[in-house]
Amino acid sequence: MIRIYNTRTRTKEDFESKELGKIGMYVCGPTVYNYIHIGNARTFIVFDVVRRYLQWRGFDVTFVQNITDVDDKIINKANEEGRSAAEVAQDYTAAFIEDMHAVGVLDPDVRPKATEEIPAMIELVQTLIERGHAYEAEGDVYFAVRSFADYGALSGRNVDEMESGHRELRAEGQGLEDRKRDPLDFALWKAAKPGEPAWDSPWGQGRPGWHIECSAMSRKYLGLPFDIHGGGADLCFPHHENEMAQSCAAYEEGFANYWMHSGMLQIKNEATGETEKMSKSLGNFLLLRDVLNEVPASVLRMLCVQTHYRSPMEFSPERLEEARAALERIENLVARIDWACENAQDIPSPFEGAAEGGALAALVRETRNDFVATMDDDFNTAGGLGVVFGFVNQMNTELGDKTVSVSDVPFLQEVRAFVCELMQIFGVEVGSGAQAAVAYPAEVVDLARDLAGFAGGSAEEAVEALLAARAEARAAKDFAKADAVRDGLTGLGFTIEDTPQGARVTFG
RNA sequence: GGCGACGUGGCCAAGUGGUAAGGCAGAGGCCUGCAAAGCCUUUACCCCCGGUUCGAAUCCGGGCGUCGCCUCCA
Repeated sequence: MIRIYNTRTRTKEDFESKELGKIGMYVCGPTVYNYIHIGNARTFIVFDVVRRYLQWRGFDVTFVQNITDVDDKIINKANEEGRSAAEVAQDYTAAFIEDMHAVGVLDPDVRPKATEEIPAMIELVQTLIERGHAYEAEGDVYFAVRSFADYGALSGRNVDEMESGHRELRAEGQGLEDRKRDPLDFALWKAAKPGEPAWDSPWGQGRPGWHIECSAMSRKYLGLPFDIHGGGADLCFPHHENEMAQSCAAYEEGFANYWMHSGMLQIKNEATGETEKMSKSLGNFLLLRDVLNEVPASVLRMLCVQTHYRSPMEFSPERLEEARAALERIENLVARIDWACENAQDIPSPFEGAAEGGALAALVRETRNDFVATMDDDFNTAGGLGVVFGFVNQMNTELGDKTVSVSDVPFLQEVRAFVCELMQIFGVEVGSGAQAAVAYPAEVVDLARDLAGFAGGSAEEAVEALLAARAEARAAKDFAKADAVRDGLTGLGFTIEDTPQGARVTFG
């Protein structure tokens, strides 16, 4: 049984999908006025993992994520850059999709754009007006917050307390909206100013408000109610509260059954030395694409998965280094298995039958069960990773410096696939074999000529020759020469490890 | 000011009633010509003070601290 912490009830609940075996999931996408930062990326990675896990558990998941491609911020950006809002939105939409691919986030099943879903939004606004939950004012349409009794249920606040908060804002001269009947009311539809993107509507030319988009698109593509609605914790209020109010006020079916919110990413403020939320408005953000220039996607994902999704997560070079080192440990096991299989001998199995349906096979089974039990508990990725590490340790111990039998190879391949399978749920690619495709640098041929009397040939042959020369030198206790070969190879980007079965060289 | 969350070893981080997973870093050891990888050993008064309980990191109250939301924000 999967359990999910539901923001609406503030408890972990047993998860039951509306339709057996199927899950409808909606995660708020970006407003495309800039490249996304790593805080955005964390949220998208978190929900990517949720989705992958649910799929792995056998659910047929329909994943919908919108693109908000009409908004004040886009219009402002367009004015700054002296081009049209549509162009700005288009460019950053493409960049967003590029970034998502770069960090290994699976494409949603549907990626609706706000500007292409205007009719559904107009229909929803009209329904709200008809039902007395919204009103028009000079071309704007507002949602009447006090007409909806449950307003505040999601984010846990009540309208009267909020009203007093607004009074303070009003005293500061902020947030004043003359056309609103109540300061808490929010825009469903905004009358267009000259030069702004606009669509025809019963209330004249205008554009949709932010919140209405998600209400309209989620209903259109998932139906009501749907199972899971996700987003960053900072969207809980007002965005998600407003979505819920709109959809529940307009339709009887209800909205999202489970609300999930991911924790904010923290970053250290260099000036004050304190950690604070990273956000576009604070101007302390790091662009995902810049970070990805320095750090592999798998490391960034590893970092995300090491922290529970609801907790704040500190982002720093130290954290990244830890994630890198931890990932390396897993990769080393996979590489070690590959090496052991390649060098398998026609000998009796050193595992004494433990592999075939025995102790080792049981270990795999237990690990799988533990992993599922841990992850089922509100997507406890950090705990799940702990289970994986436990397995890695035991396999390392089992492997020891044994030479494996050819009869063990099928089982070891299974183990390898198992580790990759679990890491794949985190979206972390392990043992992809990509290094085999990497071209060796041509300099290695020169090196082989100098140190191994290599007559010429391919880079691969040069490496072979160097390893042979090194083995020979070591046998003759000519360690100076052996070290020269190793240092030469290391200098070119190779890594050499000596194993009981011989030297293993990797590159890149 | 209002609402909410969190506070676990040097760092990070699981764990919601039965005496503390795991990762990183450190120390010692094994292995190794050296190194790498791996293995073993090793560091916790679970923020403080009370309370409930046979028993609490886990529940309740108070305090201190950190963070988030209340305004665009993933």
